[in-house]
Amino acid sequence: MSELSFRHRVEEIVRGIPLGYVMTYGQIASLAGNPLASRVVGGIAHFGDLSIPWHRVVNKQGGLASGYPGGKANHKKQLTGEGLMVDKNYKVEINKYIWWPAIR
DNA sequence: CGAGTGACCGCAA
DNA sequence: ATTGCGGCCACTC
Repeated sequence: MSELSFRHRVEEIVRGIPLGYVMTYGQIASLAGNPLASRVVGGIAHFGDLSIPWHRVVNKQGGLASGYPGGKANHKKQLTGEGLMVDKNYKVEINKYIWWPAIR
């Protein structure tokens, strides 16, 4: 069975997030096979390729990441540019914009 | 090559 | 409501 690296699976999942939606680190980690590796997802995001829409990845609270290039301000700008509403506290209505990919 | 760190999450007090 | 601690994997120095 060809099992790709955790990092590769995470990248594929993030690439699959449609425009205007967001996913949580824990959710991605869970789909990748390790519900406790939510931290790893953040690490991958930090050193991951910029061709991946990491800005659509937020924490469970819907809060934006602090290590995003340009800071939260830039991160917020990216999300608002896709039609999402970001609070002044740099939070999105996670329960409203959360995206759940097809399970099989 | 070894050790430390990290864009998190959940639980306990 | 806040604070503290453990746990996973990958990457950097």
